[in-house]
Amino acid sequence: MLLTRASEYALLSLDLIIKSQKPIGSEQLAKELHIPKSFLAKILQNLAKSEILISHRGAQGGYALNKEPKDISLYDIISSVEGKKAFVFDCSSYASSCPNGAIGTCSISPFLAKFQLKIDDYLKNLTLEELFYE
Amino acid sequence: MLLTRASEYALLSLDLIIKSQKPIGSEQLAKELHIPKSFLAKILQNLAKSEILISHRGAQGGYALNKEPKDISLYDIISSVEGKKAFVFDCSSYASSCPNGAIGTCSISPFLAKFQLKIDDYLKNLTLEELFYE
DNA sequence: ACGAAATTAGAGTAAAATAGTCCTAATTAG
DNA sequence: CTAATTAGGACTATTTTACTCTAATTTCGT
Repeated sequence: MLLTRASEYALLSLDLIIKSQKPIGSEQLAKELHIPKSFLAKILQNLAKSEILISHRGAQGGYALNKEPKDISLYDIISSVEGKKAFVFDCSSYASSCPNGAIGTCSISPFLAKFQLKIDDYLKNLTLEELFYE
Repeated sequence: MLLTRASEYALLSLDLIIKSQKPIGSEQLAKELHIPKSFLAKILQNLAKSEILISHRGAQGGYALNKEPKDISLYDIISSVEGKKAFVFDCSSYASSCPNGAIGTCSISPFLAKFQLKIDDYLKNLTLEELFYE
């Protein structure tokens, strides 16, 4: 699978955050979405670190959007919560056992690169605005 | 990651099989490609079951293509060796813990479906011929 | 200033998927 | 017959995913 539950939970949360006027806390989001709250908290932290969300600590705190939906791409969200971009196949993570010895030089490298580019393009050009208002 | 090593190994093997005139055994393929032979054997078995390869048992046996490269899509190969198609996000595998209760009905379902379709189309329209002779 | 409500940070754990191994049986060319 | 080769199934190790828990820090409201 290209995406994990972190991306699923992130997108579901962003949908609610967009529609809310004031910041929403991780606990409330977890409750409304039926998502484990400790896990969701981690995900929201990452989105805040990536400046997709802005966090407000303390009483009446919570998370709100830090940019307009049209300025947040799916690529940014996924990269943020997955900790890396969504790879078709991450040769570099197998560098030590690459059958070909050197990554990026085998017979399937061109295919992988083209395919990856297609996916990156798609995700970079798809914004939160289009996702939920279309 | 969308693909696993099974797909990597399958494609690397198919490249060699295409270029060979006679059947090649799993052991020879494993040796030439520097791939674990027991694991590769399993992968080739799947490709044979899917009628992408044809297997010849016994001495001088091995695997050969069962169709022309232009009639074998990447979609078929990947589905065969991964045991299922390459999913963006497989909601059905999380059916019991879908936050929304019913799969395919949440706010991100349309996105997932569109994205999946894009990937399926790409892989269905890409053949082995294009992969290695272009 | 205090206390409750929140996020932040980091370590730790459980379950699942991936990436293999190994052994035995069945088949077939020579 | 026999050596070479695929087929099948059970098994194991490693890695990734999907979480949890605890403690620290910040900040609103009174």
